Amino acid sequence: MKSIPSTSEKILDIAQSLIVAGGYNGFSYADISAAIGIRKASIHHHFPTKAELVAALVDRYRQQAETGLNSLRELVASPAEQLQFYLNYWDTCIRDASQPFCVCAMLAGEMQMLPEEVASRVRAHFQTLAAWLTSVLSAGAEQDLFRLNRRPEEEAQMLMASVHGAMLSARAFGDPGLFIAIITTQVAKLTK
Amino acid sequence: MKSIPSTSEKILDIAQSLIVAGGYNGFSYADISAAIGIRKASIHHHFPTKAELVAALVDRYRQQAETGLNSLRELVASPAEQLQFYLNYWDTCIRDASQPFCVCAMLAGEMQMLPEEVASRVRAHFQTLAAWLTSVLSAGAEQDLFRLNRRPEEEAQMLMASVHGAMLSARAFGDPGLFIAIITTQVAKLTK
DNA sequence: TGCTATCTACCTATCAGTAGGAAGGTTATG
DNA sequence: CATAACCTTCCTACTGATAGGTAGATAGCA
Repeated sequence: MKSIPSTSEKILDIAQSLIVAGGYNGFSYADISAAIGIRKASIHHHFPTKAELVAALVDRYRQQAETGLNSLRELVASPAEQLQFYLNYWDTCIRDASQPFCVCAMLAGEMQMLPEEVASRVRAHFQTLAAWLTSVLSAGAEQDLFRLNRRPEEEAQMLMASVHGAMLSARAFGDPGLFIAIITTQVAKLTK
Repeated sequence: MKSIPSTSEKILDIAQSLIVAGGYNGFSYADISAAIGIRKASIHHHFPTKAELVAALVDRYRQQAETGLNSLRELVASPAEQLQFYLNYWDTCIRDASQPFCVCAMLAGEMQMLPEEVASRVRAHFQTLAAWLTSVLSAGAEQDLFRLNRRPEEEAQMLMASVHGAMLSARAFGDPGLFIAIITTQVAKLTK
């Protein structure tokens, strides 16, 4: 079922884990080279510059995220469950350390010194995610599943901030369980 | 009143703004050198290694923060106002771009690749801040100013995550006003 | 034949860090 | 008080390592 990954995809996989660990300036072509056993120059064949590599990475990430969120809408009817699945996804990622941080949240912190082609894509991801959360929250409110104290857009912003902040806290304290602890508290206030 | 800053302090000032902009790997001795008009080697005189420089920076930051939070307790009696002053401080910093991000929150994101002497200090700051927020929240709850749905420690964790997450959002969207928008929504749920 | 992927070998710029010395101020000693 | 010794701060000049990136060749595949 799972096709063998191409070299380009392997490069992006490694780059993603390196960025999540140390940000844009926290990895080099040499790191990727060492990780997948290919020469530095060969990576430049696939991605001529570092900015292009990370831009491609964010594009892939955005597409995966969008696909995931949309399929969530089809697979799970209830907005409350959609939200829960989203949060469980991150909880699992953080717990098994497979992806303990959102790559776009990481890059957002470095926004001021990112190449423009990367920065614009990170901004776009935040827009997309905020829009998805907004639609889930307002659908849930209509079905009387959520109790919103503010406009859905505001609640969505707040929830998104909590999710990314909780990732930060979990990492700062070195405690994966802290993520869901924070988020559960947050969501409890939302749920009827 | 305000004494002229020593070279060491100027170095830390610049380093702090550079870290806030781009993280631990986002600045170099050459950057500091250019910014304050001193040779690279002279910076090594004050701070032999980069790790020591950043460790000293976090120490200074922690001390300033602790002093600020403690004096807040003396100057303002009400826990509700103490919390409001803390949040206003960050709102002002972000609005005038003087310090649009907490240096420890920035470093927390890079935790996995920080030198241990830096990482431990960042962890300590998070502990201190969480403890301060916990004490403010529980004092406020006793005085019937706050309505806490969870234990004070949990609410404090949640609030801290929201503050740092809101910083991230404000930066991602390039909208300084977003910080206080998110935080106000959050605090409204807390306040009676 | 041409295209794709990889290689070796190399480039220039920058990284953190060091060696050693010049200038000026402070302190200890006669 | 004079001066020698020392200390602090900054400098020029350098090091080895690594950064991102390039040139050009090779091998296999369509």
